[in-house]
Amino acid sequence: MRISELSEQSGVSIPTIKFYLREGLLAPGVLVTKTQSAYDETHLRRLRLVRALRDVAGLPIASIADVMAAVDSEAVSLLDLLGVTQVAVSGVSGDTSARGLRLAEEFIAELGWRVATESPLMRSLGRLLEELADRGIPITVAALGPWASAAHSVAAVEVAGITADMPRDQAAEIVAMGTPLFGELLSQLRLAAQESESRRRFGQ
Amino acid sequence: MRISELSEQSGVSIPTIKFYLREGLLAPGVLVTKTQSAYDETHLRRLRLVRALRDVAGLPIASIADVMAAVDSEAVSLLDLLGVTQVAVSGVSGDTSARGLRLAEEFIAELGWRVATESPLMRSLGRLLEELADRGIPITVAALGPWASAAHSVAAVEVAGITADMPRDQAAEIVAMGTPLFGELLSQLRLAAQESESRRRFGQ
DNA sequence: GCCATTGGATAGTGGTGCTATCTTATCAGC
DNA sequence: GCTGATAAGATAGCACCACTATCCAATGGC
Repeated sequence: MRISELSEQSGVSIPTIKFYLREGLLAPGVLVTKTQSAYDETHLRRLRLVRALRDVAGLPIASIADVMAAVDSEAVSLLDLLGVTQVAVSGVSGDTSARGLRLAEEFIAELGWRVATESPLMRSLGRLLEELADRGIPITVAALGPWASAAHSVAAVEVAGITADMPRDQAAEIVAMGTPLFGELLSQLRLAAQESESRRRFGQ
Repeated sequence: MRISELSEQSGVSIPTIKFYLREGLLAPGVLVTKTQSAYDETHLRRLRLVRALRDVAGLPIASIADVMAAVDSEAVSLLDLLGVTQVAVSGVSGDTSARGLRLAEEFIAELGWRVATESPLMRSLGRLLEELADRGIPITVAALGPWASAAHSVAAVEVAGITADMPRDQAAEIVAMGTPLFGELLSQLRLAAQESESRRRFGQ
């Protein structure tokens, strides 16, 4: 299919597709002649994935590019892909204080979870815990028990959805798409439950 | 205290404080003379809240302004404040198709939750469910059981933290701060649990 | 033969979150 | 009282991001 058709099918304008090609979010089509490339279903799928990550999860283009590169590289294990995706989602940047990092470690240890100390996740979790502590919000494992077990049961379901015998590219796409999109879903459900509970308590 | 002191204590630069004053995120100090205003602890607290909402939750300035206006207005009930805050967090915009809205309604009804049909939340949930459906992800209440019950238990804990007998401004600040910040926390915990589970399954 | 379309390159745009500068007024120390 | 630092208030500018527009040479398809 030509670029105009790809644009129609995906609902993404031609200039935007060209932009995504430049940014490496989308692989170039097969150059048939000097002025025409052929695109296929994979391009269409990729384009839809990119739009979902942008519109729904709100990821910046650069982060999407990182994730897409990891999805496309056979050399990247699923575990590493998950790491790349998590960095994109949590938007970790800057540095975390030693105090925050220690807080995060204690936390994860007390929960009995296995997360690498050097994982970027520990840094963003540390930063968050510290910020909450600074704002005078009591953060203890005991208080967060419901959060933690909720997060864990959700994660277990998600991970169970990926089996070792499925093709890598399929599993990769599920990880890249599921991590941000299910994150949004969980967050939305929490807000809905919040409103429902509030209405039950304070509502008219 | 003078603006320079407020800047030092909060770690926010003077030009940025002036910018926040212009945007209505921060109430003006008491004008002592034509070229000097007095700021107090409430300004410092507010400034820290604004920074937390921006740096940790990533809310845009305009959304923070909406939430702050609701916090400051005695005429806004806690339930309405929660609504305003949820709109800010979920970043609802644009329109949801009738199909998405119907999906969301069926969902909430099947869960036995009480959420107003016209709530902006239903629109953003609808948009999300539709996007996931379009991407070929099977979304049924049965499949989302763990998500929903996790979200519900978390929300119940949160709502329980607000009692009707606490001063309104205190409760308001907890709602405005807790909704986005605990959202981040839950999302981080999910990622950590995800990594922990993956490591258990696929890890070395 | 002719004109819409394409790939490829470069430049411009609109929104957001600050940041810099300028003016006028006042304060604090000498 | 004089002087240099500081303040309020207003306006302009800047950096980044995600596109969007324009241009060009080279086809493609009637």
